[in-house]
Amino acid sequence: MNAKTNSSYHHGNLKEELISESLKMVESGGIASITLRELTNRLGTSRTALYRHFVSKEELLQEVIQAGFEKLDTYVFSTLDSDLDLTLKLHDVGKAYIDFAIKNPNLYRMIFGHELKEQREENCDINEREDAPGFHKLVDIIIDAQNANILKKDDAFMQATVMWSMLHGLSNLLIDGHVHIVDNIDTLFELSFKTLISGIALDLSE
Amino acid sequence: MNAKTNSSYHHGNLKEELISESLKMVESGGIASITLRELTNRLGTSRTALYRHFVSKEELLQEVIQAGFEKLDTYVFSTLDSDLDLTLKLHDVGKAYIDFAIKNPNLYRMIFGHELKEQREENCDINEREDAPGFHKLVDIIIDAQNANILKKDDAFMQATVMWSMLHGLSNLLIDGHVHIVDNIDTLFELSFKTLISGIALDLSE
DNA sequence: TATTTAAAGTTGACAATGTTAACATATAAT
DNA sequence: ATTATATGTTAACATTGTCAACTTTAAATA
Repeated sequence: MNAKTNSSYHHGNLKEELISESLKMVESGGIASITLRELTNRLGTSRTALYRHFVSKEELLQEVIQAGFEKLDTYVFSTLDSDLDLTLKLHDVGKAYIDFAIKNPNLYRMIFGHELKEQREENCDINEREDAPGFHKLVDIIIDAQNANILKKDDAFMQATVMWSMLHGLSNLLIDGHVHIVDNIDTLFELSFKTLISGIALDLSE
Repeated sequence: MNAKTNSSYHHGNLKEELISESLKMVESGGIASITLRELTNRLGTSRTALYRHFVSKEELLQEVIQAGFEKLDTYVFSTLDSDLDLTLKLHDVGKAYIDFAIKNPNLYRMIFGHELKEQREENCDINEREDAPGFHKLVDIIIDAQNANILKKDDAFMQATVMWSMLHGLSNLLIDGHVHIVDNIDTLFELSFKTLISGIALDLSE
């Protein structure tokens, strides 16, 4: 606010405000609601002001997506109780992940969306989420659980991917309305997690 | 072809050709590549000809999505060997599902996409995929497996949803490039399926 | 069969969107 | 103090989906 009133021409920190305002717009109206006119109107600049900070709308959205991933990672891991049993840790990570998706469906859809195909072709390395800090935290928990003889000593990387698949799939099905057990989301998650840990097969102590 | 050459003005079966041509366009270039100009150019009509068959582009895409779902269901279940062991049946269903997503990433993204928000608000019943025939076939296999003492006698509907979550999540992660174990897709699926069936926990015969 | 009616297709225009080029202004550097 | 650079503005453009008015063919009715 002060930056705006001080100098009416130069905005001050337009780049960051473009990102944060875009974040607000996605969360409330979805990615399609981010139009350059509306976005710059909200910040009191002209429609093309953002081209001094981003090469295109695409690049802006890219940074919004990165900010969104950071919000997800923070939400999932920052509130994690470090004294917990390792199985409970995995449980709470999963629960927080689903919670985030349900609370921020539009943002979740955007960060995992595919509208960034072109840029993905170029920066082919940076886009694999496996390199994300959040994913590695999950892998670490799984390794700990393996060492504590809680989980099978398989490839921890793959086990983490399996868990992530489950969380990602459940999140998408829920926020896109393909599953209408809305009042039973908790039950559905608990069964999913239980399945992840112990499977759905009869326990024949093989 | 004959319909076109016979009467140059009236197209004949424009509606169905619009849908099938749109299907081709999604598969090759993604949903964003379906532009009314390009679509109608391919069929040799004017840009607005489709408004005699669909109320909007949105409605056309809706029907394309429905056709896409039918393709998915057919692919997953039509080649299923009915003599198979029930666990193998589940395995093959899952494998076919992933295969379809990998072979038709753009189509898969479209049918599970969210660009149909407005219409979904109205036809709130029809859009839950749980009502789809494919999902019910999966539930039936699971019920059979329960009766054969292969699976735990939990809620079959939920078990099917858990399996679907895993498949959907894995499909999305793979086709969106979040997992770069491209040469190990089979291994990843096998571990996922094994996890679904027997979990990742140590077998302590609890 | 002749005439009317409805269905299907076309044309031209419109508003909204992202983008660019040319210009304007403020800040930083010399 | 002057120059150079960063930042912001304005006007225009092509592309998109959509609509209104018109044309042409097929169907219905007399």
